[in-house]
Amino acid sequence: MIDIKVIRENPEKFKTASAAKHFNVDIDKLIEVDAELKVIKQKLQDISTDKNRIGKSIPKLAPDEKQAAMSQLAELKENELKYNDELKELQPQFDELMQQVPQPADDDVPLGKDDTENIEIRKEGQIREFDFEPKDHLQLGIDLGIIDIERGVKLAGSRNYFLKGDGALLHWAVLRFSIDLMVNKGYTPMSVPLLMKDEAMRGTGYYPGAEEQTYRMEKDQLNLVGTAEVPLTAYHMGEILDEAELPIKVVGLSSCFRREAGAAGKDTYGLYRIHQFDKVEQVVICENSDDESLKYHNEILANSEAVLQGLGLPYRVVNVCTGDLGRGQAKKFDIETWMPSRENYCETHSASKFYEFQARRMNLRYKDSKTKKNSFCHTLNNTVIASPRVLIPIMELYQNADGSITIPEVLRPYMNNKEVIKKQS
RNA sequence: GGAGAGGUGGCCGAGCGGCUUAAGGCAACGGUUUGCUAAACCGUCGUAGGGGAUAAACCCCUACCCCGGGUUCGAAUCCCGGCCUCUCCGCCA
Repeated sequence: MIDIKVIRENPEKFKTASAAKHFNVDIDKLIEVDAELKVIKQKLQDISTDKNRIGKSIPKLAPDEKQAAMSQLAELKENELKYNDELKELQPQFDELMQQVPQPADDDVPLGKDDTENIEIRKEGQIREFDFEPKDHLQLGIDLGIIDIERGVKLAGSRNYFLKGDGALLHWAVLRFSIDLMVNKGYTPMSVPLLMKDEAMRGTGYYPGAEEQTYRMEKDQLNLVGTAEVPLTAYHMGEILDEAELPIKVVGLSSCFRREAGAAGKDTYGLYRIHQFDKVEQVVICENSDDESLKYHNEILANSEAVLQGLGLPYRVVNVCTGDLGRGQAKKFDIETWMPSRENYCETHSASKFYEFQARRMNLRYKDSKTKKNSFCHTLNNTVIASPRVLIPIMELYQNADGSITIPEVLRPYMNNKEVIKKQS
């Protein structure tokens, strides 16, 4: 959410910013409603002042004076009722419009309409040349008996899967390796709840907007998370933190659930786009400073690169363009990892910077020692690893001519020091 | 799931229709005293919105005693609904 005062000062900025991000918000209407609301609230406040004054004097009044006071009060109440009705109509309008106003993108974010116009910043690692006909991850997985999509679909519907034997172990190894790496960098590991209240969904900016992408437990009014970003970022929702606690750096592992509504027929092959996966996520909550945000944005990007470098995977970093940014994101780096079967770099990580957008929505503040005031925190997050999507490049790039897969060295300690995944007898 | 108790400021805790501008204590901060520390004493000590003054400090108004409704001239206090916590019992990975 954006500070209404900032919008009042420069509505034009928010019009162009919204247009650039392809969010359709009626800023003019917002300004108009805001102005009306301000008048109504002022009137209501004046009425309260009068009511309080008269109410307090009543016990001290003579009976005849009391009569006059009462009739005066009745009149005030009538007015109050009228303005209250107007307030009840306008306030929800205002709230809804405010929820919609996007965070303007940073100046160094490229203008663009969608992910095709993201700008590559740099490439890292060598793309492997095969001297044999490589298999794709699914073929490898089926032949090795470590991926079973058929039965996943049989039991859970499309975009579901089982990982078996070394496939399951590889999946967990990747997650554990990533967690350990982050813990070594000083991030606090967190195990998190996966069912979130609407409040947390709104606070992180997923609602309104992502309802269609979310599995919902209607009976309990809870939502299955699509990412641990929600519980990790909203952890201190509504709190006032000590400045000394900042920055808060956490890493959490969660299963992630996504309906993938509107993606019918897209990426249906293999383990790329699935309804349920596991992800290690990093979140930073820091003080209200653009410099700090910038610093940690770079830090969380570097953390994820360290994971990919540890795994020996080639990737590139992309500056996500305005049209592909989420509502709350001021800037976003995607990391795309090379996937041989897709003959392309494909998104595996997403590092987002929000400034105070999320913190304002969830009322997450800290006591600022300089201003002595409560300030909204800044929040950032990035994928550390998402599996099984990352198993695609791992399996495909580490495959051998005989159909076996060499296990990346850093994962071996998590797999009983096994070096190669061979067909299981 | 059944029965009961309760949610008050950073924390503890009183208040149970107007004397509350939420007592008192603890913690914190500033000061006085002091060889240092400690103690004592004095003062400050919530959040948000609006208005005023200003270089700043500040002043005035409104709302907030878990949340939302209601009763009343007037609600922390009474009534209804919700959420949460605790205790006991039952069940259970």
